Amino acid sequence: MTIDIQNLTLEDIAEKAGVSRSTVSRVVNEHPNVSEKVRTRVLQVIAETGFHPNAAARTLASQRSSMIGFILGRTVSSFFPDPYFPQLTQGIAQACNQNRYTLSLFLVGSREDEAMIFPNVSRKGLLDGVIVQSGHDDDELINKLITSNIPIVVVGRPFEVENVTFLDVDNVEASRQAVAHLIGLGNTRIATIEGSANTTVSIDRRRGYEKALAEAGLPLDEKLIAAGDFSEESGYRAMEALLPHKPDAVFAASDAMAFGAIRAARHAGLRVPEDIGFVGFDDLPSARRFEPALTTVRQPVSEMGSKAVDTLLQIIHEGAASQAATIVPTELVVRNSCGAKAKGLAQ
Amino acid sequence: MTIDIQNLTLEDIAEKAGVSRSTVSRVVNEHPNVSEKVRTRVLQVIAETGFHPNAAARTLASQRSSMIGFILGRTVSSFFPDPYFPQLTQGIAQACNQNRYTLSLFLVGSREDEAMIFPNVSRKGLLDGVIVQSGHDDDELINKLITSNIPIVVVGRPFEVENVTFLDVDNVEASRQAVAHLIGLGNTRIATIEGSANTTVSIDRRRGYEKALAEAGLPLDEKLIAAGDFSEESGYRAMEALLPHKPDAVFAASDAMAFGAIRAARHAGLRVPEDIGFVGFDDLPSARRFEPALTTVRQPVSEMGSKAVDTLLQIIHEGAASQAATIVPTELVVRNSCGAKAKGLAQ
DNA sequence: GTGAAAGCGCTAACAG
DNA sequence: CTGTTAGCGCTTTCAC
Repeated sequence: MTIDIQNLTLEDIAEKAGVSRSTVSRVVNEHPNVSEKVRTRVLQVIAETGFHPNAAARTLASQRSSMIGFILGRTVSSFFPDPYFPQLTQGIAQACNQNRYTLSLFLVGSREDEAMIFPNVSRKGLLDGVIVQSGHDDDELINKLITSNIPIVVVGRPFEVENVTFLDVDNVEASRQAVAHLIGLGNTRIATIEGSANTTVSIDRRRGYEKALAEAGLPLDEKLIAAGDFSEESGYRAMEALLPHKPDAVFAASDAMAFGAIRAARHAGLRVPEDIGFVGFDDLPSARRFEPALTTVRQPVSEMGSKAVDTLLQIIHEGAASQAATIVPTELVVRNSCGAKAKGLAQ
Repeated sequence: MTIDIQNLTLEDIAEKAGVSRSTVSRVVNEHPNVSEKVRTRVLQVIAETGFHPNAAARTLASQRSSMIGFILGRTVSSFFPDPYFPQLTQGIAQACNQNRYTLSLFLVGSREDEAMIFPNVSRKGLLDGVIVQSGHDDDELINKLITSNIPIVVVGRPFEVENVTFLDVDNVEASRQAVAHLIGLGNTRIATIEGSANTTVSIDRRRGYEKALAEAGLPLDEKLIAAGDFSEESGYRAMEALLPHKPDAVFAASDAMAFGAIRAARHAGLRVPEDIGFVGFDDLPSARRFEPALTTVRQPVSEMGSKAVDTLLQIIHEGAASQAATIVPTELVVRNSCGAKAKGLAQ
């Protein structure tokens, strides 16, 4: 007897179990109003037949799909080699598994992609909600999504914070702490290499830098601030610009830029960390392996992902999140590049 | 006049355009049998109203969803820091965008995850097909999926090749080439560090190693073959085991293992590449930055992803792929760690 | 070329 | 606690 597993419907199960379709539906959806006797009988038939309800029909009738989307916007250039996005994705995926939600991934490459994808990620698609990674000025997409009325959570602080639930790491405090560490090591001419302009990430990290200097009573010298774009190359060039002003330490807004900057410092004949100390941001896998091992800021990326899912589900189920903004703390990982170990000052 | 964009249906559009629901459906689905006059009128109404058909209803009625799944199996440990998976995912996502398909991502963490997810990725879910990254012995999942009758493409050669359409890089040829390069540099005692046992990847890379030795008439010495698991740590330990046998070059089946092995060689007082040369596999972002820059094998990962999608769509639309197996070539990237540059033999 | 009508498989009032 | 009855919004024969 070959059962055609494909085409079993609620009705078939109902017949086999001698009950109505509604009852089977109730059992499947764990409604309370089913007698224990009937429930077990139905569950047995379901187990025997390997029945599983048709997702499309369920979605159509109930207006919810148990699917959420994760959108990496147009301005989020690359899904790699920076492991930030993979890690975030993994956190989101795991949380989806735990909550029995399915994850759809949208990597928006161009403006055309964005337009094409929009119907699928707005209220018309079959998603119950979306998580959006905020890039530079993706606020346009975010606003359109909000207008479409779909539950949404933004990862990374967007420029416009009105009516948006978002999560972000505490970039200001993370940077303040990193620079304070450099100050604690006795440095007084601390430079910084900034990330891409027009990103809230860069703005916040710059603010943390300024805050640390102010707290220590150190002057803010514009000559010690160089522009970058998070990339290794930009770190190298920024360092070249910084060198004439003789910084004794550098806080780079990304590990990649720190790598580039260290390369430039060495080309100029400086020893790291003896002559000049460095702190990065991200804790890339290679930061540990780098010579000297890079002191950097670690972000709880995977946790951010799962928190984003929890927050989104809260919005989906309860209409709103318990808090509009969630700011998660970071961790300064002290290694060798800052000079702490060399000076016997490691934590 | 505020139009409630949410609840527009085919019927509404039909009414506004003065035609029947079927006609609107035909227009939306680009059926040929619609007069030009009617078509433009309907399209105009659609544009004015911002209508977009409900995905669930469409899926239910037509039995296809324009969604495919990408499954990273239980034995595929981590989605990062190895950029292989992110890159593959990106390739798949881009191809999905191009073909107007939506991508669902399944990161299977445990056996429970696998069981839970199964209904969603088998014929019962709303996916039109799935791409599965083959891990060690995920063949169980793959076989279950095949039995469920859903179109499937496997990335990475599975152990059981019967009835499976798969894509893989040419691991044998890639390794053969890498080792042949080392031989060409004058080395005669070439060791290899293998990846995780019970993976077709490891088996194939080992075969390439043996093939290169055989072609050069070099003996196969079991003492020059060490076990690893692709990780940096395992590379370090494998190298320690290899050192007493005095290899003059090492082919590691992953860049991470090459990094570990080089670290071990240096701890033993050897200079790289002067005393001993290394070739890795993967071309991690840090391979270029490593000191010495790592000679390694680059795989067209992103292309694999898009090819996987093309192949899957072929199966979905035509019932079968034009070829059961697609093997894509790799590229040997010669840098400094192999000693080619030092010996003035760079390509 | 167009419309009418019958579902796709399920959920969710509403009775009872 | 259980069954009956409408739909959910779309596709797709089948007539005309």
